[in-house]
Amino acid sequence: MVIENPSATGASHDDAERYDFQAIQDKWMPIWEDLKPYQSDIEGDKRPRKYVLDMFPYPSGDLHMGHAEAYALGDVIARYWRQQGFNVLHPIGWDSFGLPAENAAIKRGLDPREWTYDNIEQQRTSMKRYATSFDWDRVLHTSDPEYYKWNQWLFLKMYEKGLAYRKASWVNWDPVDQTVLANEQVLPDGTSERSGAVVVKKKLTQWYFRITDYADRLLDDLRQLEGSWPAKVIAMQRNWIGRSIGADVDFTIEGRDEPVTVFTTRPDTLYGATFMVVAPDSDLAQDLVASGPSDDVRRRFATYLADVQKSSETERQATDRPKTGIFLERYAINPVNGERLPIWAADYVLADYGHGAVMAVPAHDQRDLDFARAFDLPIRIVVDTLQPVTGAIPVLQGDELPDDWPSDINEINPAKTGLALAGEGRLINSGPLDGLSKSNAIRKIIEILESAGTGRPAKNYRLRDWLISRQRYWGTPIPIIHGADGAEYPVPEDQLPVLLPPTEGLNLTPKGTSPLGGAEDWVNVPNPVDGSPALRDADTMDTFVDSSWYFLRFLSPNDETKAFDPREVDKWAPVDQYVGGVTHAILHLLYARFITKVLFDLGYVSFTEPFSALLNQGMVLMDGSAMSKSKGNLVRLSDQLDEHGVDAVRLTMAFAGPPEDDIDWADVSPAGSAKFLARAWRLVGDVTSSPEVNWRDGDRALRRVTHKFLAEAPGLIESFKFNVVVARLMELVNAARKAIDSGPGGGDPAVREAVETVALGLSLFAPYTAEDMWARLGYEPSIANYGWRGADASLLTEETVTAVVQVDGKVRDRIEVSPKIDGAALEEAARALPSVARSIGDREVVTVVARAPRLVNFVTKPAS
RNA sequence: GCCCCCAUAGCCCAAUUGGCAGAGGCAGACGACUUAAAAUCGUCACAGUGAGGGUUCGAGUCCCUCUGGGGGUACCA
Repeated sequence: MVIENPSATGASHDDAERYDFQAIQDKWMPIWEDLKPYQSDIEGDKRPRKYVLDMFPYPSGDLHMGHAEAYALGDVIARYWRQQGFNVLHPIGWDSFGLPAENAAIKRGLDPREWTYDNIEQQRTSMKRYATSFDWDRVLHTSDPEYYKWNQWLFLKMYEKGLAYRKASWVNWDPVDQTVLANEQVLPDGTSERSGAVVVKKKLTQWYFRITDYADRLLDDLRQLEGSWPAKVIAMQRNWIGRSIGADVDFTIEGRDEPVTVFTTRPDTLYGATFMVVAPDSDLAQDLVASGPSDDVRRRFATYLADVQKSSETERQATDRPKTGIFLERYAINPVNGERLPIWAADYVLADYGHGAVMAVPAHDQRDLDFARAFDLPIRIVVDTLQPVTGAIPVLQGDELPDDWPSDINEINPAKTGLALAGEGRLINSGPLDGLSKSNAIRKIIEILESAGTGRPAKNYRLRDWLISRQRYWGTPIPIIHGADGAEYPVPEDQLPVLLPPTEGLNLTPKGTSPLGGAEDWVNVPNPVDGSPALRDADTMDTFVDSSWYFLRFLSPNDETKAFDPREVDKWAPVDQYVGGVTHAILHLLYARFITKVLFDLGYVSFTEPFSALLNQGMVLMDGSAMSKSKGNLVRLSDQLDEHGVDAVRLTMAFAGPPEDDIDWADVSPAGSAKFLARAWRLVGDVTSSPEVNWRDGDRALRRVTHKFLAEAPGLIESFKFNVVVARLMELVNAARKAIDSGPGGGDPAVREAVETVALGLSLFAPYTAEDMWARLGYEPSIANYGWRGADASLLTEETVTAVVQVDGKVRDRIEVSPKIDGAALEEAARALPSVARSIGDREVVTVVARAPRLVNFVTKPAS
C-alpha cells in the first residue's frame, strides 16, 4: 500500500518510486499475452535452435512450490538462450492420464475428465501468472484422444516388432489401487509408490514391453551422457539395469531329459559346488517335483510354496531372515567332475532372475553358506583367499602366487567362521584350474565348458521387462482385440484411436479387473479379420508410456496424420536441455531412453538418446523435510506469490543455492529477494541520461563492474550457477547505487549502462521487474527479445593488480603491480620490500616461486 | 552389505579449478533520515574450511584413513 504523505511536496514522485509488484504484474501480463515473445515456429527464422524442455506436470490441483522451483530454473535457461540469439523451443503440456484423477473422480463422483481439465486450467492460469516463457501454441495433454491415439500407434509398432507381448507371470499387485505395478513403482520397502499399500504377488497375464532387449544399449549409451547428465542419475541408471557378467552352465539332471542351466558370476568356483537350488515358485521347481520325489516331499514342497507365496515382498527381502528350503530328492550332475549334487528348493533363489536356479558354492557365496550351514550340507573351499592380496596384487597379474603365501585354510574355514570367502585368491581342489587366479580361472573354465558344450559366457540384468498394462480406466486403451479363437488381433491403424468409453454406467471402483470390461458396447467388437464376435483388451497403458515420447509430440503437436513430423524432429530433436526432478532419475528417463532407441531402430528418429543434457533441480523443503499437509509444514505457492510477488519467488528459487540442492524454505528469504528487486527497480528512477548517451563517456570504475558482469554471467548460467549470477547482479546494483549516491551521479552514462545491464540480467530471473525497468529506461517491450551485450575486453583488464608476497608460504606483504609484470620484475619488486627482508632475516633464499602477476613466494632455509 | 554424493561464519551459500578463505544474501549490532515508526541509506562484527595424516614452495581444492549427514541399490547367484 502506498501511504500518502500530504506534507510532502513530491508525493507523486514518491508514488512512482514505490516498487509495487502487483501493479507491475498486472501491467505486463496482458501485454505479453498479446506480444507472444516466446513463439518458436516463426516462418523463416534463421537463428540457431535450442530445445529446452521442462518435465511436464501431472495436473493434481494447483501448482506447488516444487513446480515453482522447476519452472523458474527451466525458464532461466530458456530465457538465457533466447537472449543469446537462439530460436528457443520451450513447450509445456500435461501428463494428464493417471490414477489420482481416477481416484479423485471416484471419491467425488465426477468424470475424471472434468477433474483433470479443471486442474489443467488452473495450472495454466498459474503458469501464466508465474511468467513462464512457454510457447503456448504447442500445448498438449496426454489424455486427449489426439495424443493417446499415438500411444496406441506406438504400441502397435512395438507389437509388430515383438517388443510388446503378453505373458503370465507373478506380478506386483497393489491391493489398495487394485492394479498391477511395474517393478519401478514398488519402493524398496515393498510398498506401492502411489498408494503406500504393501504390494503382494499375484500371477496374472499382462502386457510387457521388452526393455531387457535394450539393456546393453541402455547401459552402454550412458557413457555418451557423462558430463551432460548428473553423475548421480547415470549411476542410478547403471545400478538399476544391474548387468552381471558370468557364465551359463548346464547341469544334467538324473531322470530328466533336459538339463538345467544356471547362471553364475563365479564359474571359477564350479568345483566347489556342493548342491543346487531352484526357486520354489519357478516352473522348473514344479517340473522337478512332478516326477521323481516321494509323495511326502511333494506334500512338503506344496506347503512350502504356499508359505513362500503368502509372504509379502517386505518379508522376503529381509536379508537377515533365516534360510528355508526343501530337498527335492532329485540330483544334478556337475559337468566338470560328474559329482551328484542334491537339488533343493529355497526362496532365496528368485524365479525371474537368471534361470531360476543356482549352483550353490557355500565356501564362496554367503547365501549358499548360510543355507549349507542351516541344512548341514558339505562345504568345499576351492579358492585359497588367505592373506588378502595387498600391494601389487600378484594374483591379478598372473597365475603365480608369492612363495610365502600362507595356506592354513582352517583359520578361515567358512564352515567354522560362517563367512564365505568372496575375495581374490588361488584356485585349489579344482583339477585343471588349480593354481590359477580368480580372473584367469574364470577365463579358463569358460573355455573348458564351451569346448565341452556344457557352458558359455552369459550376461544377466537386474532390469526386468516393463509391465505396461493397468486395470484402470483413466489411461490409453490397449489397441488389441481378443478373438474367440484366443488369438490377438491388433486394431488396424486406420481405426485408431480406440477411444475410451464414456464413464456413464461404468463402475470405476477398483475391483481387480479393468472398468473398461464393463462397457458392453465398447468391449464387444467384431473380429477385425473375419467379423466374428471378439472382445477388446480392456486394460489401459501405464502412463509412463505417455511420457516416454511426449518431447517428440511437442514438435508438431497438432499433426493429425502422424505421431511427430520427421522434418520438425530433424530441426529440433534431441532435447538440448531437459530440466526436472531427480524423482524421475530411473523410471521416466529410462523409459524415454528406451522408446527413443526403439524409434531409432524403426527408422523414425536419427538419434539414440532423447535428452542431450539434464539438470535435476532439488526439492523444496520446509523445516528440513518434504512439505505435506499431514506434517503441517506446507507452504502454499499462491500465498508466497501474493505476499512477495512472482519475481521475488522466482529469484529466491534461483538464488537459494546450486539448483540441484534442496531448498529449505525456512532458510531463504523471499522478502530479501523482494527488497533486492525493489532496490534494482528504483535505480531506474535515478538514471537521468537518455538512451542515446555514449556509454564510453561513462565512469570507468562502474563500467568495469558492468563489463565484468557481462563477461562472467554467460559462463555462470551455462554451468547452472544461477545463485552466483544473482549475487553478481546484487554487486552490480550495489555499485550502481553507490555511483549514483556518492560517485559521478545518476546522469553519468555508465550509470545508465549499468542499470540497463541489471535489467537484462534480471530478465532471466525476474521478468516482470526487468520488463518494467526496460520500459522506464525508454525501450519498447519485450526485453526478452533484446540480445545480451558483449563485454568490452579493454575494460576487463585492471590497471593494477594486487600481488601477494609470501615467505615460506606465509603472506608477508602485498604490492600493486601492472598485470603485465613478468616473474623477474615481480621478484625484484618484492625483494625490495622491507617486510620481506625482515621475514627472510638471515635465512638463505633457496627458491623463488613467481606466478606473475598474482604471487611471489620466497622459500628459505636456515643460513648455513 | 555394496555403490555414489556432501561437510566453508549463527543460517543459506561463493572462492578464477593448487595461489590473499569471502562475492552475495538472511538473521544480528550500530548509525543516518523521521516527532515516532515503517521504508530507505550507510557502517560493523563473526569462520581458518568435520577430524587426523600425506603430497607440494603453497591445500577449502589433490591422495589416504576416520566421523557425521544424504541418496541409490540389495537374498540378483
